[in-house]
Amino acid sequence: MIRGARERARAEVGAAIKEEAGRQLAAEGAAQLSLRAVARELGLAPSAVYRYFPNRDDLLTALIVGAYDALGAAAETALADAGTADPLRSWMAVCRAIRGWALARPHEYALIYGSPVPGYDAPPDTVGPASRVPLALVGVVEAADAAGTLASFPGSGQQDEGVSADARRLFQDPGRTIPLTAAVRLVAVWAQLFGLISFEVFGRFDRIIDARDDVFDRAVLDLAHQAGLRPTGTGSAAESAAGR
Amino acid sequence: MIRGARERARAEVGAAIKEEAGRQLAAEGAAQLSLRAVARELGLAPSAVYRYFPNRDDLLTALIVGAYDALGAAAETALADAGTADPLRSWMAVCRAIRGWALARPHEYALIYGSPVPGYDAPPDTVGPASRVPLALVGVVEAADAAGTLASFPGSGQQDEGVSADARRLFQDPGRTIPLTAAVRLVAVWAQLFGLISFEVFGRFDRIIDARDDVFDRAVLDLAHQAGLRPTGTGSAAESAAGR
DNA sequence: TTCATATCGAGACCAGTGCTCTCGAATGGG
DNA sequence: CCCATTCGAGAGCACTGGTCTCGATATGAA
Repeated sequence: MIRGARERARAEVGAAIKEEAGRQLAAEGAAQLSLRAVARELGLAPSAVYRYFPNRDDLLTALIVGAYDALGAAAETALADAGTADPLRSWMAVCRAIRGWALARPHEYALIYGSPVPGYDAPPDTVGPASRVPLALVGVVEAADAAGTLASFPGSGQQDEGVSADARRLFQDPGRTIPLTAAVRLVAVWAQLFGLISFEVFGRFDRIIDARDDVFDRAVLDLAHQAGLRPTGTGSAAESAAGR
Repeated sequence: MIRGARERARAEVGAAIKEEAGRQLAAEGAAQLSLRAVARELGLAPSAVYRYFPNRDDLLTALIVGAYDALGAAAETALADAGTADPLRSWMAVCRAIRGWALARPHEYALIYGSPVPGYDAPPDTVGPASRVPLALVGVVEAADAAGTLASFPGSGQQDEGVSADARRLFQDPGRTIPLTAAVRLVAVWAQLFGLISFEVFGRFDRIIDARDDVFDRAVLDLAHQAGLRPTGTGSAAESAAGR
């Protein structure tokens, strides 16, 4: 794979640029990310950076992909660690992992789940990494379905008509077992979950809610129900069963 | 009020600047909003704008306040139009009005509900206008409470401990009748509602969900339940009763 | 080993930004 | 009517993203 010293050097410098840009992103936010500042910090001429990233947006895209991957990895390891025995427990674990990652890296979170920069539509390279989180959630629902504990949604079959052809292909992919109806529900739940997290990360709960862990857990439990995950055990035992 | 021709002229130019800035915001987004471009469009020297807004952030704040007020007004008129007879109907009306406003003005929505610009924390003038939407939601819950149809939340009284002192003061204000427990629930519901809207406005449902109206209504109905609003009539009649 | 070629970084440069300062002119109140 | 206040213009500063050219350097082939 390694062709020669030149390619190695090139890869190293490219990585250093991305790394330094990541540092600045974490410290100051995406708006303050400046190619020139990155170059300055690395002892490079500003123009030299353009040998590695054709423009600022491309550098930003690299960071976006990195953030999606990091968040996706956090969700996936939480899912793996929780096992498949108790879907509700897995659900809580994944949601908490996502929230924890977001609170620890607010700027990276804002980069991927904040307002999209105008005129910027996600390049194809981002859709894979971006789907890792929703697919982790799908995994939980499929585990519940496999265990036969997934709730059915009577009378909402007609809603499946509203799913786009692309999504239908995605959800009815070989390997996927999630019922289409549950998938539609899950899309809405996914959005609501990130509403909770965004409000907290962006400071909308400041001076309003102190016990954010509790409020989050409570809401996420409701979301689990909305997604078709039934409480384990009886009634109020759900919360403790979910691993508090 | 009008002191003289000079003040009138000053107010007019100030309004023109804000208006032109609003145009540019709607067209291009907040990131592209340039003091110089505004000045250019108005035939002013760039420096002249600084007589009216000390810096770019202040101009942006004026736009933020305007957006909060416009969205708040939309929510309030929806609430007023729906009347207080049927809380669930009011709930749907308010949520739909918010969503409609957001979809029609994506850039203004992003300005107030997207990622906060780094190092910018909301000036005090924004908190009033910003509370209009949540207070409209509170109004719906209070109407349900007054009608005696608000669900109780058994066993979640301890969560009230997590409410900050500020919020407690706010919610237990004279004139407010919402039970503290319901208020806590509503805060989470509020966040989830804006998660739904943000995902749609920011294009996260593109190529996934086609029938967004239906998915939104379905989720908002679940949120109503989560907020303690009980379905009117029996079971599946709720949707039609909610005014589809 | 020698040499042509491809790659690299530096530096000058451009257009644009937010913002400050100064200066002349208009204006309106006493 | 006159003088102080207000206004807009314009120059200028420090910064940004991005382009271009030009030497230096390393690489692969002869």
